[in-house]
Amino acid sequence: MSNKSVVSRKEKAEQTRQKIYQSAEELFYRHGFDEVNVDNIVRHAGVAKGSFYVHFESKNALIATLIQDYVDRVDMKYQSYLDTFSPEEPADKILLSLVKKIAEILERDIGVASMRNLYRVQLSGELDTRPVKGYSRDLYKMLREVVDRGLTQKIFHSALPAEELTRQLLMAYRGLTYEWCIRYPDYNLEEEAVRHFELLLKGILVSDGDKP
Amino acid sequence: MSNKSVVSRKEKAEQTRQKIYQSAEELFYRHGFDEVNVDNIVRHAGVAKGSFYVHFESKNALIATLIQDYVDRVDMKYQSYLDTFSPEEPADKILLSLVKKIAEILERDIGVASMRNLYRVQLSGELDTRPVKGYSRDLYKMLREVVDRGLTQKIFHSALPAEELTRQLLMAYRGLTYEWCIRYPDYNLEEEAVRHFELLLKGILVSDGDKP
DNA sequence: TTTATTCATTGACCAAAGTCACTGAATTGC
DNA sequence: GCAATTCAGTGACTTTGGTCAATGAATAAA
Repeated sequence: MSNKSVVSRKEKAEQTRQKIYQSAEELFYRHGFDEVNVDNIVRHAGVAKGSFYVHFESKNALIATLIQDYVDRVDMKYQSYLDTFSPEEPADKILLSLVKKIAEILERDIGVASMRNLYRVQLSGELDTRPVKGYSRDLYKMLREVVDRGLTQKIFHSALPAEELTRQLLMAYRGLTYEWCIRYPDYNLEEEAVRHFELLLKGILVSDGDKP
Repeated sequence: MSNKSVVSRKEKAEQTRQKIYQSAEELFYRHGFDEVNVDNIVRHAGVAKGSFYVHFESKNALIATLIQDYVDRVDMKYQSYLDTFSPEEPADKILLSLVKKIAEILERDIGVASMRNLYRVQLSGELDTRPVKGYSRDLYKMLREVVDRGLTQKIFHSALPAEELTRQLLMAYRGLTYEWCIRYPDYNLEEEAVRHFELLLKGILVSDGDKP
């Protein structure tokens, strides 16, 4: 049977998870990822250390979850940004604007420290959920829409299917972001990203007339 | 004064460093990075744990040094590879061959595990030396030569200076390698790298006649 | 209702990275 | 040649991420 007591066992467990999650969020925010250890978190949450590992695979996994959640929340903003462009706007212009916008958000709202951690954890392969996609589904969708517009407008050519092309762009962006992470103070993400995407748009080869 | 004894203090220190380095190399090779701990290494080297930290910043720093040294040694091979092409060979062809060759070396000789570790350490910023360059100077030189050939042959266009263009290519490759690291079994580096560079060569925009 | 089972919770415990005050031999200054 | 100083080397100790057998309350089975 269920509901003998006011809160079921599952609900109680979820509450515990939340306590840990929120304690971690607060402590990390106040003191940084490296300055806060698991003992600090569980003490603040008022639970035993073992409980931490019931709900999270590891400290790094929790950090990654925290950042990923934040990134996802931030991603929401992209959509509304894209909506500000009319469908007639040339897709290459939109793409560059979007690239710039993403760089802004990464630099201002998310920060290198977080991205570094996220990438570090991704590399150590500790994530259980969506370790594969990186960034987020939303960003993919957004880029995909721009690609589709470009193909419709016939200003992008499609040696590759739209889906594949989008993947390549996303990957290029991840590469840029990685570069930013490891070179940080000497690397202006916004500038580099725009420059790289301009290159990607134009290509390197002298075109020998693939005009219709 | 110097040379009172047969070996100076500095030489002795270097010998200790080497003992640790080589012990680590051997143990890591036999059992893998995760299975070998610092105590194993110092015991095998016949020195105290403290000595380890006199010569290396951390276990991860040692691992990164080890891998980086290996990568540098492997890089040597690139040059001879490039020398097999005649100067008349179109640079785009050479570039794609090189891209393929690098992927082969990364997949076969170096391996994901090593690259993952290298990138992880780069992200944590523990390296003291050449943390910035990534890959190696040699690879840069190689790509630069191909770029120069392409510009001389007038089949690459130069919205960017050669140096900058080379940097962009190197960065793109690092991005691809990172992607390979995090997606590993589901990602064929060679195939993806070639495809991405083809895209980079041709560009995405429909060209509207930038022929002379 | 009674019994069996599941499962979140606990905290002592473990493993392994990293620290540091101390030692003594090599080097430098006199 | 002798004292002062530097510095590689030491290993006990600390920190911290992570484990696991035991507990007991909620849930399911009887």
